[in-house]
Amino acid sequence: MRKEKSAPCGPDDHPLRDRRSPPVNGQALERASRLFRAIGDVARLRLMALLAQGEACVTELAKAEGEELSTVSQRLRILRAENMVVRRRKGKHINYALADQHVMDLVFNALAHASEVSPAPQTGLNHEEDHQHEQT
Amino acid sequence: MRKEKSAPCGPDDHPLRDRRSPPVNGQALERASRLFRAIGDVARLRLMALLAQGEACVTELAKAEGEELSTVSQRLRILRAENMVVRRRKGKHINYALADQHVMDLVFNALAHASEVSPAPQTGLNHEEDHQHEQT
DNA sequence: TTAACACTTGCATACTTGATGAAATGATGA
DNA sequence: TCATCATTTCATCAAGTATGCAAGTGTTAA
Repeated sequence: MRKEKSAPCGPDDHPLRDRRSPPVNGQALERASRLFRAIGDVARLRLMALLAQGEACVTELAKAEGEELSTVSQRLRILRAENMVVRRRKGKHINYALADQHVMDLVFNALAHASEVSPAPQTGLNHEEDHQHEQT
Repeated sequence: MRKEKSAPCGPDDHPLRDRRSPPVNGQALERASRLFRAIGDVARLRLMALLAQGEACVTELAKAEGEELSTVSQRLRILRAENMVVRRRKGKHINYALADQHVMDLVFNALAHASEVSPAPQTGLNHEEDHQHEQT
């Protein structure tokens, strides 16, 4: 890494604005990315969506998903590692639920957003430099 | 996959609530997870955070990150594939910027959230009340 | 047109993740 | 206590992802 290639781009060459801001709290970035990665898997996100409808035990979730128990357990473990879900024993069962309202909002928001956003997954990425000139 | 292991858990055994809700629009889930995965990488999220401070060209970003141009380019490509950033040619340069306010909010929210959330995995999750008796 | 610059893409390599079955652990009830 | 059920952990393999280098594309300026 690192590459001092004495870039010929002069200091006035491009719209350099304030690139002096610090690394935006690397710690927070790290955590945020971990969190996103946790729900960056459709199976895990679906699990979250399921839990958003109410808590449930692993067996239920596995059945609902049509997956192996261990598979679901692993997914829950990952979500739990990021504090996305909490578990609580209920007799023989262990019920899982979204950690808090904050997380719940995140899930709903994500789904809402995903439903809205222009449906161009890998198709039309052609809308390059067309719109927006309202750069503040 | 699939495992009909005739689970001995009777229908009254656990707090089965309304597990009849549909897969919550699988399409949206799919898209949302892709989106999250895109920013579920600290390097890419940092790039987003950088862009949140103002648009910049690849060279600038690469320099700011101390990374290879191609590496940054690839990351941007991934972000662009999910419509997280947009690019627009500016003479010799190609400036990148966050796609829209929506995305910007997402980034700030994530950072805010990540900064707040207690680092302790099972610390303040004591809200283990028993708010579950709403079987429809 | 050509030279130089800015960026992108293809490829090989190295690393990370995810699913799965089997074995281990924890709880409950007989 | 033991048997049984619910869930987790472990080892492993397959599949996916990231990165750097080098070659390729597109722009500007002379």
